[in-house]
Amino acid sequence: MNADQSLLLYNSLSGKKEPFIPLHEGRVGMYVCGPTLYSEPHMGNMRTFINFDFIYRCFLFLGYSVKYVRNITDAGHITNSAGLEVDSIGSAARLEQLQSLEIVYKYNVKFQELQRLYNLLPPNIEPTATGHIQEQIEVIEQIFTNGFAYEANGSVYFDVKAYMQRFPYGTLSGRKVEELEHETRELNAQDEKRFFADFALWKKAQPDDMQIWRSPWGDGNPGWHIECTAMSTKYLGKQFDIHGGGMDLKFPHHEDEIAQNCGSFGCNPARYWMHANMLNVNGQKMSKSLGNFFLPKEIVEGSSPLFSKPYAASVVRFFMLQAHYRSTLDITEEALNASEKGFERLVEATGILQKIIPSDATTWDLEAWKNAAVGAILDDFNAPMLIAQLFEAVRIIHAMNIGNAQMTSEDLTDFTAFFTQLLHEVLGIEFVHQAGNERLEGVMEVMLALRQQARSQQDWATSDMIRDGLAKVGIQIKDSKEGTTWS
RNA sequence: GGUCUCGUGGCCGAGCGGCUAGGCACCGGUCUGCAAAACCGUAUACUCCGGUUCGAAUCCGGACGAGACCUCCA
Repeated sequence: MNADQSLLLYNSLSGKKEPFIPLHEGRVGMYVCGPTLYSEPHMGNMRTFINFDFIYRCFLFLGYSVKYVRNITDAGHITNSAGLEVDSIGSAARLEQLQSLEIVYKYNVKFQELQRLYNLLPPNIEPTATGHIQEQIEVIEQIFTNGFAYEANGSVYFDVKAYMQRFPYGTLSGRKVEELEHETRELNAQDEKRFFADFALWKKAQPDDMQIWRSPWGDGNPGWHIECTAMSTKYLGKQFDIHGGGMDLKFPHHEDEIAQNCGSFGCNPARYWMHANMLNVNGQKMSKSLGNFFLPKEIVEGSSPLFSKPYAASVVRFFMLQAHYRSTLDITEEALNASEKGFERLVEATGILQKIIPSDATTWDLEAWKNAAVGAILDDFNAPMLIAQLFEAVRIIHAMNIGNAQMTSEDLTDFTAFFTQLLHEVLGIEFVHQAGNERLEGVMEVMLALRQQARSQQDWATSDMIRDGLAKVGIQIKDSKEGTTWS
């Protein structure tokens, strides 16, 4: 890798690509907002996790020692559309007739399955909100001590007005409090907040809450944003390198996290904030409330009404990485099919690569290609550009295969290792080999033998009947010089 | 309504001052009994109108269109 190439990443705080300078040389501390376990994550959620998984893999590839923390929200005080605090996990539990612990456990298991399905590397730590109630209480106490919180009727709120005397509020999302006030609905009469922009740090227990914890302010639940502050501090420190999450968390979640961190420890928790863009369906953000979502499992099983057939998880992952993490991505069957075809070419080329015979000279600029690939990674984790380089490699593999290009044994080994590393380790693309069905294999062997016999006798009627008949049930015959295969 | 982002060829999607992104589809070729598959190759583009510049998809201004956030959301 070139020493003069440095990693650039887009920092949401500045709105610019900046050189990445870690707090501690060679190390990266990264915190990413994970799932809320009140339902199964949908494909849009998965896109964000896939993108940050790719970023994590890039850091590892570049030789950084990474501490990757992704939280699991299993305690649920968030605000619903009516502006009232609602225990969303409790609501889901009632809906499914399960206790909250059961529901959290159930979706946690599902989420772990999805991680394996989509080949997400496990983070170093996956802390849960319920496992860190004490830490959250301690952060709230610190905010209290610093004068940025107040208690009202058993709940605790962050005092944005007091905070704004010492720190700017709204720097990440570019919002001005005066403007926000204009746009926000009136404080309603029962509201305990002193100021519209104040947000809950601790919420007094409601009669129907299923999860309740003790605190100095009475029984209740932690506020939505406080778990990230408490857990990121515990595992990465008061300030660390990167904080990531979906674009839609920018405001208010991440903005309030910054306020909490400044309010308790006097600094922004992260030096670089990274936001992954949304997955769109028909040009619109995939979301629960719009109902235009499907589950990561449905697309693999082919049970989503949006698609006429199943797609392998590795194909879906590949499709997602063909778009940059900061762009919205529209998922359609046509686009997915295009990716699937390209994916198959990549798989084929990998197979051919194993059979290439080295020459005594190399007719290709291997170093330039490697630099271009690394350059794509260094330029704000540009996965689509990296994939384009992979296809450039595919072109060379075929050229070598038909004798139009050569590589020495040494270069071929180097090339193969690098190509494989980019594909499997960096992009995280695995080729799933369909579990063979022995009986079908046997039948196909007979069919192909029959067809071959007919062909050798120039009995085209019979050979075409076999070929076309199989095509009707979705089996494609592929003739080549090496013989006939099917899929 | 406010803030912000974006409009690239048939589709998806990079690039973001001069150099073919890439994938899929299309078309031509090689191969084939004919096909398919595979491989090789050609073509097609930057929403519109102004401006800056020797030069703009790329910078600036405006129009139109789309989306996100402002309320739970990855």
